[in-house]
Amino acid sequence: MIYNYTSSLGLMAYDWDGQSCRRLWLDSHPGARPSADDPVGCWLDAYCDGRRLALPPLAKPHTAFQARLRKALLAIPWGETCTYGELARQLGTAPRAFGQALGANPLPLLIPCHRVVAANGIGGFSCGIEWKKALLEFERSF
DNA sequence: GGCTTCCATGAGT
DNA sequence: ACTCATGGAAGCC
Repeated sequence: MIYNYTSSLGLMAYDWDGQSCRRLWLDSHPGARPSADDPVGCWLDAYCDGRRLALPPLAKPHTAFQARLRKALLAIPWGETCTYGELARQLGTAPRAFGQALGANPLPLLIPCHRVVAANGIGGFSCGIEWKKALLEFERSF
């Protein structure tokens, strides 16, 4: 089931099936129902408050690589950033492949793909570069 | 030094 | 087969 979530940071939507969060979008989802009192909504409440809360259950990654990718991203602390190259080396992969895998992340924000920047510059963001800038600035303000 | 190609590289589609 | 949310090196002012 897909829910819309309105936050101080902007409109979001997520797919919560009652067991785990399968996807999260950084924009509103047409026709979705308003956010319920589920673990994802609670986590988003906390995040927008600057509070770190344990993650809600997330859908399993499809591949082993995505599992390692997720683990590496979750290791980046609030407000900190890493570069594509650093993490790619850490996972034994190529920077470009790493970047593309990030773009395919179905759970932005929950899995903090916005904390990865290019060696020179900010890099890209599939949900819109404005989101990435806003999120980084938001996290740094705490 | 700063700017512009150029290409190795690997995961996803 | 082709597409990338890169990085680093090489060439040129």
